Amino acid sequence: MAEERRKFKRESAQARREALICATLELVAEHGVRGATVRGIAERADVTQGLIRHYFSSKEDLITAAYEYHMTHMTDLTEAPASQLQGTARDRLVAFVEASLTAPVVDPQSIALWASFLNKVQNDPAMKAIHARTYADFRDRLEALIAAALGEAGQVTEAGQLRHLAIACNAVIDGLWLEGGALPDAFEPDELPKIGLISVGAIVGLNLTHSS
Amino acid sequence: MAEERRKFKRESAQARREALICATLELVAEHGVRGATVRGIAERADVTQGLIRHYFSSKEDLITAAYEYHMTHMTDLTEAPASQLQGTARDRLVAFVEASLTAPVVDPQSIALWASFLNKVQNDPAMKAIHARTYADFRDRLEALIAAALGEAGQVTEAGQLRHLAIACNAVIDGLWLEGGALPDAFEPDELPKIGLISVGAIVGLNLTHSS
DNA sequence: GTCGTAATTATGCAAGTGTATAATTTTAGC
DNA sequence: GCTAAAATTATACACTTGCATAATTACGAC
Repeated sequence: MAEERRKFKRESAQARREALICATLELVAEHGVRGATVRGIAERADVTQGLIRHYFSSKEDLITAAYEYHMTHMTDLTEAPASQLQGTARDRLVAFVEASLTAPVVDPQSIALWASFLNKVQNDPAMKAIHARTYADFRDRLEALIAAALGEAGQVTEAGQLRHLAIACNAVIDGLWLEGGALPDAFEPDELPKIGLISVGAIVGLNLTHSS
Repeated sequence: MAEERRKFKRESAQARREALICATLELVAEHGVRGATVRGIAERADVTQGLIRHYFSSKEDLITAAYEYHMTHMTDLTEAPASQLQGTARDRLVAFVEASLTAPVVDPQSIALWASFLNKVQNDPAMKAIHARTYADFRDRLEALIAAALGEAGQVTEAGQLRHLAIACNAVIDGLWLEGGALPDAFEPDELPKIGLISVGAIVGLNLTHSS
């Protein structure tokens, strides 16, 4: 008879933390770090604001945790396809470029997050460290793949030249990633990876478009 | 005898507007749009906060004005070098790429501004219009330069192919611009334009590095 | 069942926010 | 010099912000 409706449900610490982090990322992407208010995050996660303080010592702490969570997620997304592949180095390079220029890596929210976090990344040393590590990791993997693919084709490339190639290829990928996420309707679904492969191929001097 | 120190000085409307806009851009670059508070802007411009309302109907109005000011400024910086040049189309393409990848276009504050404004650009229609116009303008100029340079070399390129080349070159330039501004210490002074010219050249199929 | 503890909510507070309006001060025109 | 209008400052207000603390609620251990 009595309406015994529960007022809330207890969740595991891990689930709650993740829910709060995801709500945070959504709001940061939409309104920037300062626009992601504690109350807004709580509402998005279907929770009252006080709970945030129970899982994170401050908003700063929550933001940092969310940033780390997101960066780790992105790294995983670009790492998996190329490393799981058993084919030639060229195939792995192709897979790496394609993964970097397709959903879910290419995604409006990711670009928005990147932009929203930039300020904080440049000021906060803790965030700067996370960023530098992730960025260097990405470029090193790209450079290694380029070196392997070139070696496979019988070409030897000196270190300085290799660095330039990696910087240039990284730049094309970044630029295409950016444009694809910032202007989602400006490109056909497979246009981005196609342009990416042609461009990276042109820069390093390999044809990456035909099937091997 | 009497200390007749003036409490403030009247400035021309144009000078005050520009001072307020510059202060706004500085703070937006440092702390994001929401972090650029009315009081902070006023202080940076050596003025009390009430004055802002005298020149701009709201903070929103000031932000929009600042964005338009900045975008116009950036367009001017990339437009001037290539259009003033009397040489071949290839020379103008080279000048365009170089100008886009050198200071003052490559500049930490510009990247920070780009990132800070992204949210607002994607939500606010007025800002979106300003952005779309500027972006299309940049890419059209690049595409025209590529077409002219290729034509000069005796190559005819179909429209679709030309579009892809422009997108790809735009992406390298954007990517390099971004990395140069986000990690100012990671590159030698002339490393960025050098890589840019090699990459754009490789993509379109022209050697842009030797002097013509 | 009941009970204690931890999760969750509820409430409150001081500081910062944009904006509105009134009070001053400068400066140009006569 | 005087004066009036415009530029600038000064003050106030309602609202949002992050954070702290107290009051509830759920749920496993016994």
